[in-house]
Amino acid sequence: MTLRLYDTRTRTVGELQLQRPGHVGVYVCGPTVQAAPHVGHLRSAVAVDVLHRWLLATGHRVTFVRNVTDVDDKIIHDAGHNDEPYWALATRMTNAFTRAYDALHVLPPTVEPRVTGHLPQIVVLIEHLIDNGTAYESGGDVYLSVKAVPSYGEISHQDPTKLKQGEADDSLKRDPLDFALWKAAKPGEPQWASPWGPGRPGWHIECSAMAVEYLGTSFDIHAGGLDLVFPHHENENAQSTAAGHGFATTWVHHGLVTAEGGEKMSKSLGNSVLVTEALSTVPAPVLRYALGAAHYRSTIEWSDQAVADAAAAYDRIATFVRNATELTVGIEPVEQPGWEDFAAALDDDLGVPQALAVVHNAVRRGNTQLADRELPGLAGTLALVRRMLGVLCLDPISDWPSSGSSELTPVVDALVRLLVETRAQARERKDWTQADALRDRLTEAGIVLEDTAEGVRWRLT
RNA sequence: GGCCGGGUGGCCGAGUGGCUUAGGCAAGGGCCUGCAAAGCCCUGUACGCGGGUUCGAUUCCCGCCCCGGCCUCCA
Repeated sequence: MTLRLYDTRTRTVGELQLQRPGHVGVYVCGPTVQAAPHVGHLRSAVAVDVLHRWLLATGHRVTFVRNVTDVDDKIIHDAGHNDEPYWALATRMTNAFTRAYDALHVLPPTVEPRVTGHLPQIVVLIEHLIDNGTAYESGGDVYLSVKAVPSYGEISHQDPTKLKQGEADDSLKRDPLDFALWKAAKPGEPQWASPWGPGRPGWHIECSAMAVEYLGTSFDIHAGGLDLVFPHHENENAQSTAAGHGFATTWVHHGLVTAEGGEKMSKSLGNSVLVTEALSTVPAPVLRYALGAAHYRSTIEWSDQAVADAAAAYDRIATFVRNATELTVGIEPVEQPGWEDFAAALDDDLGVPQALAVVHNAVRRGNTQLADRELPGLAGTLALVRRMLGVLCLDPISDWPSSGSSELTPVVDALVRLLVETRAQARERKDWTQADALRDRLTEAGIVLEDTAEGVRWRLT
């Protein structure tokens, strides 16, 4: 079984075709580092992280490129507003994004190229496009001639003749559809030398240049948000095609996060939930679950209810893993079925919802084995569940080891144990009033007790 | 105006021309428990509306309504 993915260009799910067997080149459009990341940005990161991890889990070597757009109109504008150099704002926000990715344990990319570090590659690509007649210089700007690219529209399925011509009529363009590869410098703005005079790159050209730099002229997967399909990816594809590059074989786009009410979350709409805000109330693994449990192409509506649902589901899994781990130390596991179903679900266009259904079914089986003290089978189920969770980065032990009681200091642990022992003595003499009073006090303090055949287990709520 | 996605049981969320109509949460019943907690079992008979195709449609086709995305920066 091999991975099948939905390709935006063909609008079909098909087997992933690789340039080099066993090796996958992935380019993901990363953020424009203009403002602090919101949960929509993290959804993007989590969606492609699952792709990344599944490719690794199925034995591929992955070159994973996620760029940072660190110079553009908005960054320049906002930085100017704060009387701050654009590169200072870009660096601050790049760091904020990195912290957000790290908080959810998103695997780092193989390389994280920045626009400002790739001006030579960008200039060379533009020169090539001018030389072959598909781009032209005009008043210090350089534009791609969209008419020179017959396949224009193949990614977004837009008919160029029917596009609204939104951008203000730019007399420097030969055709309203043409878009800038290079923008002539304006006073006070960052600028780099070029054959066409000082200026800076247009938005789309950076990705074409950097993808080719690290992945070659033809590579396997180009990913990004649904909102990038047009014009960004259409234009990227057009430039690269014009340059004679094969560029991406498969175009993968993930869905967006909306605010409550269904409207897309974005900075410009002012309805963003920042990652730092979310993490102040939501445990990181729960956030990861909330953003990763839906299919990557579906819309996620962000709400307290969505978070609560994710917390309940994750806690159910985490509780099982914790309980099963306690009982199976040193037990030789008997392998349990389920991995094939899980793998089949992920191979089918990263069907995480179905994969999670397999996980939950395994958890239910494991809970039965746990109740029956069928320990070798339980150990096998635990191993299976943790293996599956590992792919999704949701294993409470190896991915999120700090959650649970282990983070408590030994002092607190000892105090709780003392109370638990006192209660146990009360229970032995059947002093239920005393025993329940102690349990109630602990519950009030945020500690839940569970009486099991093996003794008392406690955890934080 | 053009292109696209979606409307599934109380909520979230998969999926499918009939077959066993995922999974989670919530609800009701049962089991376990001194009582709880955790857990297990059972129950609910859903697919926006109107047509059509079909032996049979939630699933295919047509029309309509509603929600959302893109067409301008955006993950």
